[in-house]
Amino acid sequence: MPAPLLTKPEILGRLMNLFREKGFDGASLSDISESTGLGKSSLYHHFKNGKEEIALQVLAHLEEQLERALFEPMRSTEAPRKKLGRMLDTIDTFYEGGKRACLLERLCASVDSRRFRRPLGHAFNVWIDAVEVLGVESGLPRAVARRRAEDLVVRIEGALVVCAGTGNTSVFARVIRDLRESVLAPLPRRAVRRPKRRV
Amino acid sequence: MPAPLLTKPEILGRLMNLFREKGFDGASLSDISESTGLGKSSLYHHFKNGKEEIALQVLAHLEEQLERALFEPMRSTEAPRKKLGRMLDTIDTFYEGGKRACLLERLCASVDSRRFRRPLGHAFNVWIDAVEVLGVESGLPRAVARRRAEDLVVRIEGALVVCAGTGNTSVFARVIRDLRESVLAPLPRRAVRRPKRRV
DNA sequence: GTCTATACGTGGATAGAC
DNA sequence: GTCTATCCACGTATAGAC
Repeated sequence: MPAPLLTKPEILGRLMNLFREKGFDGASLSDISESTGLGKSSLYHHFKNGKEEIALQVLAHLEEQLERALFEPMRSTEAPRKKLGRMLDTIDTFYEGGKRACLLERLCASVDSRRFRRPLGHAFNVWIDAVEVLGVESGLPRAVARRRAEDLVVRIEGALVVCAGTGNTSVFARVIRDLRESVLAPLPRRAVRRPKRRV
Repeated sequence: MPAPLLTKPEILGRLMNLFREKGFDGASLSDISESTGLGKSSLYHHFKNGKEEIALQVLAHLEEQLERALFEPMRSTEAPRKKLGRMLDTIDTFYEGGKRACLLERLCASVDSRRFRRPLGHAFNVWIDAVEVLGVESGLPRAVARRRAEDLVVRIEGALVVCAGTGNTSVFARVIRDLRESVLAPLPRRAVRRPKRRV
């Protein structure tokens, strides 16, 4: 029983929740119709290219949300560690402590994720970039900051998968906790890594 | 054009590849029929409960494979670090350097993953357990070994997601490389961690 | 812009012959 | 045990009235 009239952002917000819950393949047009209160034909009025365009717009909507809620606060003048903590809080809330899925991951797992590869890649990269900036701000070499930023995203996505698979959200909680320390930790004293020979 | 007669393990192997590629929802009975060379009716002869039972048997098949290829070698008398390296080599090969997906993750992402939660949770846990044992063998406190074992699985799953999303497999390669060092690294000198107060 | 009605394919699953 | 033929529900998408 959806509200009679929803704004575009409201519609996209509901659809994001739907896709996070059911995935792209799992969310049928009937589901989409129900969760937005729009008839199927109306959907094709708003999204001329059907389901694929819906997903693309939801993805764009997510990026806007991320920009406002996650990245923009990172450009304040606060201490990097403080900003990292804020980001992790937001992430923890967004995923409800590991109970809810990631839209990006759900789209990656859709039947032909290649259709979404470009926007998906972009979304992952802006996220990684934002964390990398924090690392550089706090004095880490760019390469190290990059590595750790990738690691943050990798660990969060991985924790969500493991939590979904085991039903045990404590893994997610611990990952979030660890990241607060590890992402911006200063380099150990004499840890000038010798580059390993490749095989 | 599949071979005329396949053994059960061969069938399950092909189906595992299929599910890894297309996911549970994305693999139709027609796909399943084609990749095994069995007509739909024959499938129901082998798997009386249909698609769901197929997935369950494929999962069981995976666990057998893991036992032989991954866990059993861990029970040798070699040095733990050597065994860890062997496990990571096997994993790297299994995922083809990040290019191929994880069956567990694909099933987690299926429409109602709850049907598979029990076997999925089991599969994740036996994997984590095996790594934990290595940690304990190499002298780590059990809690630390457990944490790091979870971390290994989390990072691998996360790296696969990020690689699938970005198309950049270097993240997977780096994660594997890091894990060789980090999982069994000795605890730092005076790093007797004070337990953090919970909020 | 929204609806009702419908088209058309394909999904999973079965019947029953061989 | 495998096949051909078929069932029905539901998938996405469209037509056309209002």
